[in-house]
Amino acid sequence: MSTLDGVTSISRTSLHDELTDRLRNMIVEGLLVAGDKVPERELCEKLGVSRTPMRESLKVLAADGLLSLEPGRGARVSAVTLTDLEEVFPVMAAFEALAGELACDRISNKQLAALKEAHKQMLKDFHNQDLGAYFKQNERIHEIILESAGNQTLKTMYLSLATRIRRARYMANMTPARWQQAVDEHEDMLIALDNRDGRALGAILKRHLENKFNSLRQWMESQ
Amino acid sequence: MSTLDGVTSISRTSLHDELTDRLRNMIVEGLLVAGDKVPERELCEKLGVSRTPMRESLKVLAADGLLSLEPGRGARVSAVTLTDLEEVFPVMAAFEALAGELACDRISNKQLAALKEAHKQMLKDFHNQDLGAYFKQNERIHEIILESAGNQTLKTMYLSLATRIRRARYMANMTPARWQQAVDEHEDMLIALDNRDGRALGAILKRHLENKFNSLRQWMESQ
DNA sequence: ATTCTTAATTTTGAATTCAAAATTAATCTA
DNA sequence: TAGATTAATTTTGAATTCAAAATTAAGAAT
Repeated sequence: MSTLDGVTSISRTSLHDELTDRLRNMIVEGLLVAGDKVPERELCEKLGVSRTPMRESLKVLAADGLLSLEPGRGARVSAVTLTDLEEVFPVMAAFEALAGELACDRISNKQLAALKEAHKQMLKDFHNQDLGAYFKQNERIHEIILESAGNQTLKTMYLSLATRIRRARYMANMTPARWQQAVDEHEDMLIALDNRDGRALGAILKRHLENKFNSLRQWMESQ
Repeated sequence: MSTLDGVTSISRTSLHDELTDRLRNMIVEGLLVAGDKVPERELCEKLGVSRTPMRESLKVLAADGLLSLEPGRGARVSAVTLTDLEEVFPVMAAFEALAGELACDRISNKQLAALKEAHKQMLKDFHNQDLGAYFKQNERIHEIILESAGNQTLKTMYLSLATRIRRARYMANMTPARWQQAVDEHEDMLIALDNRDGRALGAILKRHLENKFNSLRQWMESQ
């Protein structure tokens, strides 16, 4: 291994990237409310930038599906409808399945250890019925799997979709039964990973997401 | 059915969208060469727009992976490397598989008829050894399947990836053996569709793409 | 002649400006 | 006073402008 391995290029800040990230977060966190018009001038003032970079960012976020541009009348925060979720979840499930298959081939010992650690912690959070902490570990687990798949394209596209529906994903309260089921599914994941059974892991992840979606759908329809 | 069905909203032109499409086409068609810097000022003059909308488009295309932005030194057309293909193809294959599964559930008689027609035409092109015409029908078939899946999210993401690798996809000459194999695979697709066997169609489409990639990889490595 | 330094030029990123379109407010009419 | 009409204001889309950074060209030194 060369002594220069791990030397990454000097990261140059780019106002536009920074701005796009900030706006994306504002949408995900609900600071910009779905359905509302984007208050362009106000945002510019608040964030201390001019309209030029702001509008560049808006165009990018619109291409990503987070905003919709209405010619002549600005940008609007996309609402996440049940129909959207019905579209997005099958694609997410396909991503998860692929990530699982690839991860089984490629996961490093270090990554597997981290996964088991996160899993253990998640079980603890479950037993304490600490939903917030549980969610955090849960996200971490899926993140490690995605990372272990070692496919940047997959990762980017997955995260783009995940961002789009994140607002809805954590809206719903889980029923105790669903929560137990989710934990069981996570147990199965670890077994499949230990066996390096990509097919099985892919299937479990796909089913896991389908179940999550059904629980979410029930909740949304009851609203 | 209401008499107003099929009335689509008045499409308002947006310079930015039009421009983004134009640039995307220029990249796909090779008018903007991979690895080259994007001649911003020159493009503005040629296309008769100012730098503001041009730069908005460049940001969008960069977010889409067609360009890379180098802070302080403009945009560069992304090159399609073998490594890129190795990343992109598994994701494409997952998309194809999903499209196949969904299409089996949802394809309309009209769409199935169009598919069979395109298939028939493609066989004719194969027997005439007309590669150009064959490619066209081939693309049309995959387009119909994607459309029949009835999932806009899937369609958008698939097309985005397809665009990114299109430049490479049609670079390689097919061997006669590979061509015959591809035609056989297409026969299997139609059978699976007729049986409405989504699982089978998904698997065939996935394998189809994997084979295509292997043939492409061989060709690229020989260059 | 090749490399280093410095100056001129070009390109880039981002603010500002400007005209057109959309929205809101004000006025008028029935 | 409700609704239509017009005027004022704001917002939008896009060109222009401007300062900073990067590139190129020119000149000096070894």
